[in-house]
Amino acid sequence: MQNEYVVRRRKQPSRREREKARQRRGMLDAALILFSEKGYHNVTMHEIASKAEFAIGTLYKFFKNKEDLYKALILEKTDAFHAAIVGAIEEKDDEVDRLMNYIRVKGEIFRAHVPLIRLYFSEKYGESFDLMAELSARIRQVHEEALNVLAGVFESGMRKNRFRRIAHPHALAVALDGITTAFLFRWLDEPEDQTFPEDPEAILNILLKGLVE
Amino acid sequence: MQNEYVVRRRKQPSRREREKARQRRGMLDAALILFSEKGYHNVTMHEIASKAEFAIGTLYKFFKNKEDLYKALILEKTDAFHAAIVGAIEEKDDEVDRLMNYIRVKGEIFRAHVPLIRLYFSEKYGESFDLMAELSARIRQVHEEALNVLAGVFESGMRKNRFRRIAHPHALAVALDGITTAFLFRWLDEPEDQTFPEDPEAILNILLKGLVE
Amino acid sequence: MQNEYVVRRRKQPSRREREKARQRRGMLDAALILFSEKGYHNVTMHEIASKAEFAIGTLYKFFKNKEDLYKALILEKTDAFHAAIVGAIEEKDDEVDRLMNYIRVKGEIFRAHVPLIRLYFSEKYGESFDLMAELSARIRQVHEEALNVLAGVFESGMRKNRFRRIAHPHALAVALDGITTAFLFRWLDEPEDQTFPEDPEAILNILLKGLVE
Amino acid sequence: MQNEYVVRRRKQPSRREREKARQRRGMLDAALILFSEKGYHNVTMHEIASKAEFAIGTLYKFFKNKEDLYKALILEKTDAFHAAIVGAIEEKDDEVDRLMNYIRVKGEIFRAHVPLIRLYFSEKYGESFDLMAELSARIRQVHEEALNVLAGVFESGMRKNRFRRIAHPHALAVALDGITTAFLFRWLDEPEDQTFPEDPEAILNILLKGLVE
DNA sequence: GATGAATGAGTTTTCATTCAT
DNA sequence: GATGAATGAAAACTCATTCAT
Repeated sequence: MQNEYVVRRRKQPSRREREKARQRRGMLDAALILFSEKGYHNVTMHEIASKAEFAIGTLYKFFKNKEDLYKALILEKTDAFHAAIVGAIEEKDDEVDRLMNYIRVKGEIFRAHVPLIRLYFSEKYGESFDLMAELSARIRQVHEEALNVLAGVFESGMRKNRFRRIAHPHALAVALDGITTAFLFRWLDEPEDQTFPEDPEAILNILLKGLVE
Repeated sequence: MQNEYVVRRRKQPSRREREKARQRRGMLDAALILFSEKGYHNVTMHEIASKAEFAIGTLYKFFKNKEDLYKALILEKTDAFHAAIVGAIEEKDDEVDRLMNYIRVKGEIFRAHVPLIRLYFSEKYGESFDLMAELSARIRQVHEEALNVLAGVFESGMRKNRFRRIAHPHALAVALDGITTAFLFRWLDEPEDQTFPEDPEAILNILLKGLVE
Repeated sequence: MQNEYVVRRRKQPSRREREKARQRRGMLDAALILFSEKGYHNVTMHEIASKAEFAIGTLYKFFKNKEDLYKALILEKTDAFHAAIVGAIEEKDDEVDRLMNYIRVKGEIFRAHVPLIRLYFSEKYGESFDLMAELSARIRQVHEEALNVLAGVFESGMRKNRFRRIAHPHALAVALDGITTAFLFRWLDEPEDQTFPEDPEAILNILLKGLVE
Repeated sequence: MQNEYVVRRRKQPSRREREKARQRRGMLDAALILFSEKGYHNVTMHEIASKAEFAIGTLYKFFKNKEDLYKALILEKTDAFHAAIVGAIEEKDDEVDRLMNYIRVKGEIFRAHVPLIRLYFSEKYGESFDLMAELSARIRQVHEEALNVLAGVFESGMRKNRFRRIAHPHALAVALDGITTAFLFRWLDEPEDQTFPEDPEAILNILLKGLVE
């Protein structure tokens, strides 16, 4: 019963509900643009309401306060990105293809969402003040999950003796994550830098082929 | 004569000067603790003054405004860390030793200055609104310099045929930087995690020995 | 149609608008009392808000800052007084009646608005730092216009040979302005002084009848 | 005894005293320049001390606070101007000469001390807040004395039947004061205006010759 | 006696949030 | 249910004044 209800809701949200969702979207979109342009503390709730073309009171009907709005914004994207990345890995069968797909999709997301990525990382590494603790925790958790999936790829490769056991699979996941993030931030700072290897294979090779003769 | 005097002054700053420096230190230390606990925008100048046990007016004698204080805090350490890391690399002769020393010292700095590191990274990745543009620029510049020194090590190793030319030296520098940073943040989040290889050799090996059989 | 509508709006501002105007009035009135009691720099925005029985934020909704409030206060009255004085002159036909009406109305305004008059003159003569430059300019301009109208009366009297050409009409306007202002300030300092001629005729006579036998 | 002592002090102030007086002069001069450039409230005690090349503490040795310094500045000049004006009147014997000399000297003072004059008038007409009450009182008193001296001239002229008794002598004094002040402020606003009668005779004539045929 | 470092009360202004219409 | 006027707590910063050296 309960189940059926839920299913029906999924399939056919009432017009009221669709309208609500559309409004919420508009507010989050406005907020994202403003936050990423000016930073959380330099955006006022009035600005967001105004950009989204709603009254301030309406904004507060949807989000109980500024922090709540911010959290909703970050979490929504965090989850979407996580799903995309995990999806990218699982899409392929071959371990090397999986890693390459991970690198490729991570890069795409990065380039397509620069402002949000900045927000995300300043949150991830940055100020862990109480207010946002919950947010940081969720971000870490999602990140951890992605690392686990990645570690699974390395482990599977090792089991099949495709990869040498030069380190714990999880450590390798951390390493690959670090390498790709470093390259992507590098690109973010200097998009035209020629030494930056844009193709996934080149990046992956750094990890796959050892340096020492 | 004049010269001698100046030199002596360098060596032995007057008591007034030493006292001033001590006070400044106290203010910066108080600010660092508060900023890293609560984030730049959630700390008031009154709090800082109060924690440093000075009157608010005295704080403003030393730093012309909040931003100025923040910049002083970050830049001072940025430069010190940079010097330490470059020094660590140049201390050794052998290329592998140089890389290992880099990892080791970077780790030491990281662990010894956790609050500042958080602040540093939230600045590096975070909101780049105008106010902090100058600061971000300096941070990027110093980081770039460190990468160049690191790239030099890879290049020298390649010239001597100790390292294979699997990637551009600068790309390798970015990769090593990314790997170490990833491991260090990992440790920062979960200091007790056993899968994290704490010793420089283990980390370096990930880069040196290729994975694929 | 459109036109009619606009006209009707002029005549009948909406209740919202009337309420707004009433509030603004209350704030300006409170500010006037405080400014003239204690001087611009010795009144805080909190005091004004409090006296007007509004929250400080509401005060800032109406005036973007303290200076803006002050300017609004002075300019509003400056224009009203100017209109009243010019009107008083033009109300009569006979030149002597015009001058007498000028003196009479100027006196009435003065006595009815003592606090504002103090404020006005301290602005007119007082510190002309940049902030208030715009304000002073407008005050001078309005004053100049009134003098020109007054000069016109003298000129017309001269053309009809009612007045002797003992001085340039504009100089006479300045003189009459100076005499009335002097008498009014005198009255302002010592309202009960018997030697001060309160009636316009007596004042005007000083100018009209030469002293020397 | 007491008297002798005072006389001796007058004639031969000790070197210490002369030095003190010189210092005080320097402080008042610096303050005058700053106050008249920027207005009382826009000048800090540090600025004054700095311009006068003394330490802030030394400034406070001479004037117990900012207000005290301001008062000393205004009063000193007020008294000097008053003495000059009364002297100018009494210098001559003939009544008309006396009035003309009054106008001439008042004009000279005005033109030579424009910044201070602005300060003086904003004080005279302006904000009568408690702080400066004492100052305003003294200014009024001195002004009143000057008016009395002027009234004396008119009275004496009337007694000799040189002047017609068209108004109370004191009222005439107020009128002449008002006329000259009006002309001088006019000159202050527009120094090059041609209609402004700069010579004392022209101004006095306005009062002496009646307008009406 | 001179100095100027230290003080902290006091000011303007902003902006998240509420709630009557 | 939407609106946006009203609120007032809180923050950065200034500057007159003091007092230990």
